[in-house]
This record gives sequence, C-alpha cells and structure tokens, in this order.
Amino acid sequence: MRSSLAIARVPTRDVPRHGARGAHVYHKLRDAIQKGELKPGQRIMEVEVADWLRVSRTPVRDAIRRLESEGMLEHEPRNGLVIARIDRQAVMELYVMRETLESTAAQLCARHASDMEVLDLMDLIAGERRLQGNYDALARHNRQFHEAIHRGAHNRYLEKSLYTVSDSMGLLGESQMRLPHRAKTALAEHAEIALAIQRRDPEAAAQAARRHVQTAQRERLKRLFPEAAV
Amino acid sequence: MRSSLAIARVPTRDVPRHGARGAHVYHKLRDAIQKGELKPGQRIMEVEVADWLRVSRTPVRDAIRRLESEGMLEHEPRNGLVIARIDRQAVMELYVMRETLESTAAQLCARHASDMEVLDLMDLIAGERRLQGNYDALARHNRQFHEAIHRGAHNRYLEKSLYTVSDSMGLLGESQMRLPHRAKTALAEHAEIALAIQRRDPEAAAQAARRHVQTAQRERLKRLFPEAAV
DNA sequence: ATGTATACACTAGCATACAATCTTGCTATT
DNA sequence: AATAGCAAGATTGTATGCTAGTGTATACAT
Repeated sequence: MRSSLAIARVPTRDVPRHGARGAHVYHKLRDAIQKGELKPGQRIMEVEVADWLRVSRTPVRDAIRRLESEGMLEHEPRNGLVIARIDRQAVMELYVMRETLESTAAQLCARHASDMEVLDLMDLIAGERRLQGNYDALARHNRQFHEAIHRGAHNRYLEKSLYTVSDSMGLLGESQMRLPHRAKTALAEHAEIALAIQRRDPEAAAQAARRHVQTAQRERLKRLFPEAAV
Repeated sequence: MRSSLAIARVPTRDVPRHGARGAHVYHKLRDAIQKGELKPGQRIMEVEVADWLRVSRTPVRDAIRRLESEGMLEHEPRNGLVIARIDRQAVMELYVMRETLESTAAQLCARHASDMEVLDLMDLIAGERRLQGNYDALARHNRQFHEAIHRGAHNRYLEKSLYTVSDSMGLLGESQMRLPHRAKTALAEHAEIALAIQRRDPEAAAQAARRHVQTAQRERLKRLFPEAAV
C-alpha cells in the first residue's frame, strides 16, 4: 500500500500529515499557555491561530473545543474566546480540588503501585536531590514526580482529573519550584510522600500529599496576592 | 433593528438557529447515551448523526470532540469512534473516584452552602419521601439531590468533575433507583447526608456520602457481575 | 454635549467540497 | 490453500466560502 519500505514520507513543510493537525494545534496552544506566551484573559481567534500554525480553521476548532472542555479556554460574554482567567476565588477552589485529588492519588499509589513503580518514585526523589539549583530542571522534574504518583494510583478517571487540574495550575504563572526556598521544602515534602508510599502506608501518604498541597497553596497565595493579609 | 417588538421569529423547523446547533447535537447525543438508546461499544459516525439531526458534520464534530474529552466517546483501534465501554476494572475506578468526589462535595457543602441551599436540600429529601414507588421520578429526583449537593459545595472544578463522573455512571445502565429496595435504603442514606450538612458537620457529611457511594457500588456490582463472588 | 439610530467590520458557526487514510474483499501468484 | 497486492468503498480529516450575530464607529437629532 505505502510505497515499499519505511522510506516513508517527507512531511509536507513542517505541518503534520493528515490526521494529526488537530492534535498538533492542541499541543502547540497548550504549550504556549503553559509557557505563559499566552496569558489569561488574552483573546484567541481561530484565524489567527490558523495562520500561525499554517493550517485551516477546522483543526484549530477541534483543538479549541478540547481546550475549552478542559477549562483552559472560556467564552467571555461580550468578548469571545479567551485564555481562562483565574481569580482569587478560583485559585482557592482549584487548590481544594488539588488537595483532594493529590491525597487520593498518594493513598491509592501506596495501595496499588507496583514495586517497580515505587522504585521509580524513589529514583525520582534521588534525582531531584541532584538537581538542586537548576530551577528549570526542577520544575520539569516536579511535574514528573507528581505524574508518577498519578499513574501509580492506577485510576484513569483520577489521572485525567489531575491532568486538567495541573493544566489549570499552569495558568497561575511559572512553577513555584523556581523559588529556591520552595524547591528545598518541596523536596522534603516529596520525600515524605514517597517514603510513605514505599512503606505502603496509604493514610500517611494521603496526609503527606495533603500537607504538600497546602504549603504550596500558601506560598502561591503569598506571591499572587502579596497585599492580602493571609 | 429587528422588525419592532418581540414579534420575533419562527424557529427554522426544529433545528436551532445559528450559534446553537453544536450544543443541540451535544445534548441530543448525551441524552441518547444516558437513556441507553446508544449503548457502550456502539459505533458513532459523523454523517449518521448529521442526518439524524438535520445538520452538517461541523456541529456534529464539535459535539463529538466535547463528548470525547468528557470520556463518553472514545476511539477504538480498528473500529473508529464508539460509545465508551466500561469494563469491570473501570467500574471500580469510577466508583473510587465518585467516593472521593462525593464525600468532598458533602464536606464542602456542610461548610459553605448557604442556609437557602440547605433548606432546598431538606425540601428535596421531603420530596423524595413522597415519590416512593414512582421509580422514574425517583431516578430524576436522585440526580437532582446529588446535583444540589454538588452546587452547594461552591467549587466549580469539583462540580465539573462530578458532572463527568455522573455521565460515565450513566453508561452503566439505568439508575439503581429503579430497584425498590435500593430506592428505600438510598432515601435513608440521603437523609443522613442532608442532616449532617444541615447541622454543619463536614466530617459526618463526608462519611455519610462515602458510605452512600459504597453501598451503591456494592449493589451495582451485584447487578453488573452477578456471577462474581463479591 | 449627550443620546439614538444606522452602517460597517469582524468573528465564530455552519455547510460543503475535497483529500487522505483505513477497511474490506477480490484476484493472482505461489 | 494461503498470502501479497490491489482496487473500491467508507469514513474521517482538512480547507474554504457563506452567513448570522455582535461590537464599534459615525452621523444625526435633541
């Protein structure tokens, strides 16, 4: 069917082939939002995105629908489609949700993760220690660590919910791991969670995860609303 | 601009006007899935749906993207798009997730619901008592009750998550409220949750909700997998 | 100067045409 | 009989033109 071997096909320009443009647009937009290139409240227009990525409006629409349903984009009454804004109230709600989900994930991870997955978790902790000072790498590593726990919980619905919550967190600005003192305490908290999981103690893991999210929330609020007397 | 008063406009046939067809398709499909007219595993084709609802493929695609992202539809490797299948493992995961979210909702509801919302909840309980025997109405009422709690928690991320979890539950078949003995115990459990919320006891509310989900799960498993020795 | 109405531009929703890919069943070759 | 290759049909992905709805500016009236 295809020519012969996997000599395959040179991609047309840099636009993905048939059947992948929608996903391509989705990831490009998502990355741009995560990196802060697109800021909350900024308006998104179909044609603009289509021009940017050299595709037609259709795959852009597909991507937008998806991002919309995941809460990264929203329709503002008299303004059209914009990157979702997160006000103070929403930040509180988001962290409550994250607290619930992360602690459940840690709990389930302690219960259901395979030994291999637990080992992986311990390796990640060790790796995190070696990254002290490299804040870019720490931010990426942080996400990896948490995702490892999410996977270890072996619950696809939970995993998906956590995925969208994490994305919404991305709207708040750059990772807290870029703050030296935050990176340090986070490492200790991560270790605590991982150890509880290693000794298969669901309750301790849940509590550790809950505390981790709570301290992260306090730090975040200090940065986002420094004027407020917390 | 328009003629004069609200003499208004006769809707074109029964197809919604510009700006609402995508949503229309979404709701039609969603209802059909909830009602069991479309069963898990059944294939969904764009043109078919488009013909059915007398619209073009574009709004159908919009609706499909959304349902897909909410987990009601999924791509099966050599089969295309189908109504999501829920295997035994997924049922377990789904109920774990529901247990977490419902108990969190009840907890937050006890904490944050307005007095008005609590009153509404009590009215719903009273109403449920009057519906004994009317299983159709009970099923609807059940959903209303739970949605009232979800709203009362005042957390939009939680609410959204619960919304999609409820939808996935719909894939399992008709409501358990249609079973006489289930309807009866459910009423007692609902009352327990509502009372805990009324006396503003978050922990009790969370525990009651958790138990409610757990008994529901046991009943469901008995029906879905009667052969299994639970 | 302020309020109102009309015209205009802009954008997303929708329909439709076209293209790429996959499925399936047939045929030829071994 | 089994398998590779191929062709037709089916279905989804993509591009694009058209239109309804809505914001904005301008002109007009008070």
